[in-house]
Amino acid sequence: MTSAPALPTDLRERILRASVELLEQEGVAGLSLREVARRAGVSHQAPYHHFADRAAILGAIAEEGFRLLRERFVAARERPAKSAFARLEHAGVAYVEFALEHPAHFRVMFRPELVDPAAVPAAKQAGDDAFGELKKLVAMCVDEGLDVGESREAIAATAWSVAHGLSCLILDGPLAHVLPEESKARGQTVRAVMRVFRRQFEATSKR
Amino acid sequence: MTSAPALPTDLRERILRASVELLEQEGVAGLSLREVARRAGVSHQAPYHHFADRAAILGAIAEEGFRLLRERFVAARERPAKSAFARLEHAGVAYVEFALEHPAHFRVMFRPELVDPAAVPAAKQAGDDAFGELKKLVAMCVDEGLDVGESREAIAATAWSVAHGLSCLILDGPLAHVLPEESKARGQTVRAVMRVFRRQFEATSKR
DNA sequence: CACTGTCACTTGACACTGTCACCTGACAGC
DNA sequence: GCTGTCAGGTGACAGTGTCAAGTGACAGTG
Repeated sequence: MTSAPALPTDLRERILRASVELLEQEGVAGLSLREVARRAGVSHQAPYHHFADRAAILGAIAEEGFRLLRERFVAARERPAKSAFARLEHAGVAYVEFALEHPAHFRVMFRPELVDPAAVPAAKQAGDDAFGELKKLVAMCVDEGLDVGESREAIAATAWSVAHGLSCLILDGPLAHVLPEESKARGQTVRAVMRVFRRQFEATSKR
Repeated sequence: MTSAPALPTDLRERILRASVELLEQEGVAGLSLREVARRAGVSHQAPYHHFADRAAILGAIAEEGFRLLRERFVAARERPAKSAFARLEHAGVAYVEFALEHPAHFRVMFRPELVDPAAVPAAKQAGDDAFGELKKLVAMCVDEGLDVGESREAIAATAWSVAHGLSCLILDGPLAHVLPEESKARGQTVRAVMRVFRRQFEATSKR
């Protein structure tokens, strides 16, 4: 049900891996199907026998990304923690870490000009599943007394916004220069922001 | 000092406007310099007499965007409000509204593959100026007693993350489908998220 | 006046891209 | 032996960003 056949053709997988590799090395602008085919050692047209077009390849990468992200959310939910707030904090850190460890996936996941979610239902479904995990974590916080007088959807949107915004700002935004890739400051900032967020949540809960 | 000459060549301005228009209509993928030139009624090479290359055009758009964003921050800071927290809340709403009203500018501002900030110092400077305004607003909150045991930088990063993340999620992310362009729900969600955020800040302040 | 730069812009070419239509060869079923 | 299917290849097409060279208007200077 995950859309890929049980034994994916070798070439299909090789194309996907080459695409991710190229994406990480050259960025979205440098991703060319012909270069991908070259790296996979096949003709420029071979990928079209496994993917309808360029968007389909990127869609498959996005879907893979959403699945990986969901796994991290599940791990954060199942990991022993003192409170639901701590779990949500872990999930936030996991979200940003995912973005920083898989920048190619992450960028493709949120670029509608590359992946139109309506045209790649598998990617949309995987994204909804991931968002569903986040909502479960928020629900646990509400059950533990979180109350800011807004709907669960608004709270979930806030939580997702913090994690997503921080990921974007570090990956592609102004924080990229302040926090270089190999610096300890990067991880420290991520954890600090998520601590800020957890403490705010705790402060607004009835406990 | 804003980098543009006092009387910009007419064509330069026309190219910029045509680029923004095309960007809004077709998205980043549909932006071609040749189409821009066509819309401006000039040859495909004419834009190169006003901009070094494609990146320079996008850089100019990004710079313009950061200036517009900064103006909104300034307006939020100068607007009468009950507290610094309310001001920060207004700034957050203004940030998201800017993103939704100027999607072309916003997308270009945070796409390093389109605009390399290092290569377009004017854009980087404009971005730093805008971030500076945000930091002033956060400083006002700290002066009013906000204390979550983290640095001002971490607090500012959190605030920016919420606004930036929400903008991205509505513009290009999963919230785009939940909150269509012409729906009241969109504005309501933006305000709700920012209220959540303000209340959290107030709850963690000594007052 | 003629000469010389300079400036805004055009023309033409180049390599590269995604995609289309068609070809090749291997293999399965009958 | 024949046919259909399917992975993959070849070649062509229009569209792209960019380089190099050309054109014409205009200002300055002799």
